[in-house]
Amino acid sequence: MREGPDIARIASLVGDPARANMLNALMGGTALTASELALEAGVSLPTASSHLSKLMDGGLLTLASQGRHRYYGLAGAQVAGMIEAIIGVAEAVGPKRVRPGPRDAAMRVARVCYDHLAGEQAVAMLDRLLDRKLLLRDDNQIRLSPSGASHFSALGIETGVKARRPVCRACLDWSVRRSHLAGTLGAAILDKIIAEKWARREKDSRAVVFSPTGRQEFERVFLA
Amino acid sequence: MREGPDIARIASLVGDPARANMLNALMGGTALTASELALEAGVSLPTASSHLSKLMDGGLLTLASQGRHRYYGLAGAQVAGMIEAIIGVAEAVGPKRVRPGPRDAAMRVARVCYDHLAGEQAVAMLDRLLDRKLLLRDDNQIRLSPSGASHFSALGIETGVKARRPVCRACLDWSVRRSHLAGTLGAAILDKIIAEKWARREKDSRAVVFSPTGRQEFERVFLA
DNA sequence: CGCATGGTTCGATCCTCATCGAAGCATTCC
DNA sequence: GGAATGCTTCGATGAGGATCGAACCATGCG
Repeated sequence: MREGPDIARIASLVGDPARANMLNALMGGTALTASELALEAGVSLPTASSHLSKLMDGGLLTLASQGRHRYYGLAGAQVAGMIEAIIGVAEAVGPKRVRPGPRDAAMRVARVCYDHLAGEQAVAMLDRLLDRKLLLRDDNQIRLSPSGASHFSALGIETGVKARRPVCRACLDWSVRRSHLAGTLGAAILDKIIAEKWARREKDSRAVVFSPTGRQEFERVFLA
Repeated sequence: MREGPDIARIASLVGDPARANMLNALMGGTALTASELALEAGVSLPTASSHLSKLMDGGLLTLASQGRHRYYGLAGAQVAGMIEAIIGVAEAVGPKRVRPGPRDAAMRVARVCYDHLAGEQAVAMLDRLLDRKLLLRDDNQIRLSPSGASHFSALGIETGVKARRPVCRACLDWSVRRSHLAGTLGAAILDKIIAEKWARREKDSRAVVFSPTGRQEFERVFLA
């Protein structure tokens, strides 16, 4: 009846519970093998394989073959953003639990969004970085200021533009409803947080839990 | 396996072609009757009715009964945002047409997004309003400045806060990938554009086409 | 009241697609 | 080479759900 982009095709890919679980798992940012995703989705390996090839055909996933392992990952930040948007609606219209569970609370504070940090911590961080003029915002375009470049460089975070992917990008946070920092810089900061052991990834969840001292360090460096 | 928000449920609602067409039609912002939506989706009335009740159950639509007419509309800006996000991915991964058709071009320039203007024109307008300090941006929060309040009031646009809905909001544009203005002010501006006959809605499309003089007027008032 | 219009509910049909077991490829390790 | 691991393809089964015609409510008009 009307042509245009085939939104039903994309949405129906996400609309199957098994595939939705897989995508949800991949929102953690790390690429996973078919067997891990099968486990995650609670289906057999053949079933998972079939789903994965559909998601590949649909352009939602990328595949990296390494020897006999095949790692599936989200196709990009745009796909991740779409899934966040769907999660946001599902949260809003879903049966509102009288009281959010503990894991939910942890997720709100800090979680992984594809490859960078999201949640209250991340939103506060971006605010602070903008305040300190280490980053400059111009709408959704976020640029690194000269002082910011040297600042991050001093922290051991390289910000040279190598890839086509932007260094900084704003990403809308579904729990806070404000932006946090994505892009290669956002990814590098998350890497540092994990590498410094300021926080650890919660097993089988997107939640990121800071240790008491780790939180202090994080606040000292990024929220000062 | 994992609980959390039921994203598959929401996505599968959008994942049916008939329902996707209906939602797409409702992205125009005007509420439509069941028969109009049936026509739009290319299905019979009973089928459409069944789809509509599913969308209602899913919380994606609102219903306003007026006499024997029942008007269905999108449940809110968050739902509209999700659909825009899905459209964005579908555009990106979809079969890239060698050359975007004329309607596509018009859509990129100016279109309706739920109840406000989107597209290049809208993005340019927000930029300009921020430059002129009529609006103040603080992340996705956009506020009306005192000078902005009087400015819009002089244009006959009331900006008093009546509803719970925010006056200003940033809305991400899928074609330009930058923000444009949503909220009651965004809606009021679109209303003015139509009321002043600066532009007309393209029939059966979200495209908004400016007349030569209308464009001049629009640019004089909002892009000066 | 009776008719027309707009809409929903019911029932039956049909088809897509998710699922899994078994078999088949590919890669690596011994 | 042979065995083991990781994954995909094939084939058969089954269930959910999209679809429409017909019948059924509700509202408005004369």
